[in-house]
Amino acid sequence: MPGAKKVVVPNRLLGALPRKEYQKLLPILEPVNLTFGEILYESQTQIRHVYFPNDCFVSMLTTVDTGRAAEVGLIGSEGMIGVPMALGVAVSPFRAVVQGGGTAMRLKTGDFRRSFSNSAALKREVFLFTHLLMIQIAQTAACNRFHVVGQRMARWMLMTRDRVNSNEFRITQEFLALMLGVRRVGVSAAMSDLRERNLIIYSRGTITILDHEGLVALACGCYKTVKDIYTEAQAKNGNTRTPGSHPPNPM
Amino acid sequence: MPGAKKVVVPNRLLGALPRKEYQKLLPILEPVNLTFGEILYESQTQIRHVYFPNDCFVSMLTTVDTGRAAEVGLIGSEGMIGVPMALGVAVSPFRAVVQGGGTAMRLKTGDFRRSFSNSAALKREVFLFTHLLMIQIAQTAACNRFHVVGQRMARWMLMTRDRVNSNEFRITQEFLALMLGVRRVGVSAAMSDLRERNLIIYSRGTITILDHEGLVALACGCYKTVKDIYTEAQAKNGNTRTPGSHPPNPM
DNA sequence: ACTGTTGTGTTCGGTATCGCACACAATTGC
DNA sequence: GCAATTGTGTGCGATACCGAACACAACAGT
Repeated sequence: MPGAKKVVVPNRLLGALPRKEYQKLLPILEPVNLTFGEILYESQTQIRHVYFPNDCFVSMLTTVDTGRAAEVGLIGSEGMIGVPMALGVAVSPFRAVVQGGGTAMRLKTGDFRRSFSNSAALKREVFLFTHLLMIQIAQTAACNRFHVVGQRMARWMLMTRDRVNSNEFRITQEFLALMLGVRRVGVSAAMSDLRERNLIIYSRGTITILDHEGLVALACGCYKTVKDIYTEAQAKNGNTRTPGSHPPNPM
Repeated sequence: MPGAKKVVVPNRLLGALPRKEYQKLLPILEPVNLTFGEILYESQTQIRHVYFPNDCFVSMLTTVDTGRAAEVGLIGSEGMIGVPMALGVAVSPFRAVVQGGGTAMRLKTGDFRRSFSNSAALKREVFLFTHLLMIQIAQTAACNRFHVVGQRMARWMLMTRDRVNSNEFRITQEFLALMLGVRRVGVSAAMSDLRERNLIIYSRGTITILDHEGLVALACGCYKTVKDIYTEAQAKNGNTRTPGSHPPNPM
């Protein structure tokens, strides 16, 4: 294939597709830059694009009557934003907010619908991810019930670390409090606790994880539970069909 | 159609199928009796049957590290137990416990797989329900975060009422506490509060809702939010294709 | 009638989180 | 260099829920 462009496919859901299937998507995939704070979907509104994050990640939020919201899911390069489209629904039940800026590929809903119904491989990948997302949401429900702020915050940091693939990322205490559905003071206290234990350092919106193991030990088991399920599912799946088609998988 | 048996189809998911599609399922659908406390799936185990409840309902539970569990979803005749099968996964991530005894129809996983891939209508119904279940789970996550025991308990009673289609049902405080992930004393206090307000009466495992409106007013908005989404989705869906094929829809 | 089991009510001290408010430090914009 | 904005730390009283324990009432089995 002379002159074929070398294409990087950091999104691991797309990366798990057979080469041919991916080639068919390429012409209609639109690379976009997503910036922190950008709202991809407002709750109860029409989905216009589905997004496949490369190096960004997105929070899914559910709102309650009082107007307060809490994060129910965190999606990075392992998945897709717009899962309802796979289930035949074009309205997002969640708000989708860009948590970490970066690049993504997106498809118009119409294009996605067509490609989806024509590609068994894409269906398989998207359905598998839908299943995993459902598990993550359910675990969050139980986690919210049983675990204290410190544990949940540690879990959040670890999940984020996995998705940005780096021990350093940006998030303010204020914003993190919104995600966890607690007061900022709660986050503030929990964070300085982690700092005192030498697990992290932070300053004005930048967090650096110093001791990954230690953080895992302090976080609730929900982190490991979900991560293990993701890892196992993706090992069974991607690896056999597309050896070496994407970078080593940290999740 | 002389001699055609009059078939009652209380499960509304099956009831929303075109007559022809339903007829094809009939020979392989096995009617079963589910009794209170019966465990349909243990978490992380193989799914052997998918269940379509008629007049029973089932709790989906997620466990955390400490061994404690909380309900993340409640499924009655509007849905199906075994949603992961629709996503290509034959392992249940949740424990499924029969909450209210009654009858259901079930399919062996193999039969379901075949019927599912051959019936666009069945796919449509099951995917729509999957979407709704995901919303319910996410709302539960937020609800667990923001609302107090009393509100969540009222929500649970209302959801149960909708599924048993009756103002009276059986549940002990002990069991309800397990579902909500709180101590029994919490449930006890919240219940006697409801009794004092003349919203319910109860005695040794039997609860009767006296004032539905009043209970809705006291429950958190999560109840109405989810119910409205279910109602709307099913109105758009079932009604147009199968007028009068099932009893008036209370949800 | 008696006994064991099950379902419900109540109390106690301890803790996590709430809301609200104020102080201060680091950064940005002019 | 100064002012405004943003991010973080701290204190306070109130409340919801925790774990544990005990008391009692309704029911079931013998």
